[in-house]
Amino acid sequence: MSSPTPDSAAASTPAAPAKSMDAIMSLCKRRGFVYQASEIYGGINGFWDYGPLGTLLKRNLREAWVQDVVMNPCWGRNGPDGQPVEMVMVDTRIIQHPKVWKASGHVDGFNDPMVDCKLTKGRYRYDHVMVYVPENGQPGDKPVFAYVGDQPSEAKQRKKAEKTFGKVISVPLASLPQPWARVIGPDAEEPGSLTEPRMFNLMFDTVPGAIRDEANKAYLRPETAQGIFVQAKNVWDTNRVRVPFGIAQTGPSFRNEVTPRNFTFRSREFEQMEIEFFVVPPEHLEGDEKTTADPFAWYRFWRDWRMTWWQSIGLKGENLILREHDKDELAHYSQATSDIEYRFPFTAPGFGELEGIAYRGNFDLSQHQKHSGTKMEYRDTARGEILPNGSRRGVAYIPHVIEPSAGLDRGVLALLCEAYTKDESRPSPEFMKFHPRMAPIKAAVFPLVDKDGMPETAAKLHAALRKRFGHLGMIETDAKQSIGKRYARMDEAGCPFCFTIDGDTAKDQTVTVRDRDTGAQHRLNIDAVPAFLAEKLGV
RNA sequence: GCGGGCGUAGCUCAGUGGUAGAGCAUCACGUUGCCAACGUGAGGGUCGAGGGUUCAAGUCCCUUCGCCCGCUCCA
Repeated sequence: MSSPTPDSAAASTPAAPAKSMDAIMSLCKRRGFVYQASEIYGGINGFWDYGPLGTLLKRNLREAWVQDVVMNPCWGRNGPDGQPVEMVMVDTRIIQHPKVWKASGHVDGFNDPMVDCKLTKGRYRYDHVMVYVPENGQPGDKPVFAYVGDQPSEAKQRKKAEKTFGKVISVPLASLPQPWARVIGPDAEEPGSLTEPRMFNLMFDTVPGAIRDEANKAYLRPETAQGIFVQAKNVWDTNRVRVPFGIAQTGPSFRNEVTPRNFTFRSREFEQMEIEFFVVPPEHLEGDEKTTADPFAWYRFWRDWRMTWWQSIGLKGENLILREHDKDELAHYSQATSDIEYRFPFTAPGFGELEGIAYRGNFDLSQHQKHSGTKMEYRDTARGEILPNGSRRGVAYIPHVIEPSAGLDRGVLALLCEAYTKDESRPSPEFMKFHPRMAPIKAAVFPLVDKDGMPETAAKLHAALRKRFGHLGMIETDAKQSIGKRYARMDEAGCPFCFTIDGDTAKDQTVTVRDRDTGAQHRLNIDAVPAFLAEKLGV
């Protein structure tokens, strides 16, 4: 739940040649990666659909995450405690009991009333606006001066107020009767420019049940994490999992962003891939664990492995950074947070958040325990007093949690931006350099020309590759038009390998393999194609 | 929500009040011998939407929707 911070982060590394977001968006539509939602009706702000290739790209990213996080956690690496990482998965609902969001803090956080200044176009959180009034609280018919603490307006307005009234005190704007005709906005010169406080509904609401009744109001989840927390007790009560272990989940979330922006980067409906990894609270650690397996050791483990993971699927190089939050950037309940950020064309030279890794203590589970009245304690039978029969008495605690929370759609966008390559020296200047594991189309099989038995041989190889690799992605074939055009089309779709049947195939059973990134070709026995592809795809 | 820019074919764009256009892409047929080849032909547009001015609106005016940029917001 760390806050996205586009445009943040040090731009210490030199900027790579800027890619044009317009060109990327244009290719995304042309090749069926991303379409505007409801486009034929004029579109709907903040929502995007995936076309055939985009859907597969997103699926490949999600599947890679599930595979590497849940099925074979952290590629089999041991955690800081020297044990294999344990992970299970859940699938919780978009709509939860409304109290879930009260407990999580989202109802209050999502419903900040704001006041706008009609003169300066400034917008301020209602509860942050203070007003300087005379010591006796009686300004008479003189104007009073509003400000927001820690902003330039504070000193400026105080000076003006003291000039008008002498000694002043500050009171909340909320304590003054509306309309605020005599209030000068924090950055305004004239009084009366502040609007009444208005609610910004940052959570979508809905009403379950056939009869619309405000009392039944529920919310579309703004994050998948709370579904995990709410079911955490059920998971450890009914599965043989032991702390430390994690619960993972992917799925859509909804935020009523004020300004959807930057293609799919800030959408109102988006998909997350979240882990809540439960660890032993520091006070229950024993012996060596205090140094090897404390929550911070797990935090660093996840932070570093998540960074490595993003690199492994193609986000290499200086466009990907790991940024540790400064102390003053941390939420009050978090003791350490870092972001994995990507330099998107629209954030450059800054970065936009892909994933946040936060050590959240026991804040969330404690909140749910408090609001639900259900004990969210885990009984750790590997700790506590050693009993005469050799077993442990066990201790009960609310586990601490490390939360690696990634944006799936943001990941897809980063893959698209990273893959997009322009090289005017190539016959196909625009191409998508996807990592083979992410590529929606894994391979294509072409007859060099549409005759002399080549199409038949191509069809056979195509069918064989589909049977073996079709579960990973598309295997294409195409006999129309010139070979160059077919290669170029595959380049734009990001297909890493093309196998071409030519005149020699019938004689010596070889085909050519063309590499997308270099255009280089070499010959390969037709029977060796599946093994070649398997090796390249890492399967 | 505010300010600025933009919206014409799948894509990129031309069209300053008078018959809706180009290149690329797509499809068909022919040709084909490794990098967006060539020939012939075809399909594809309520000019974002709605309203107004005018004999006549892609073009001028108003409203609205969407996208881009800058603010604002991003728990």
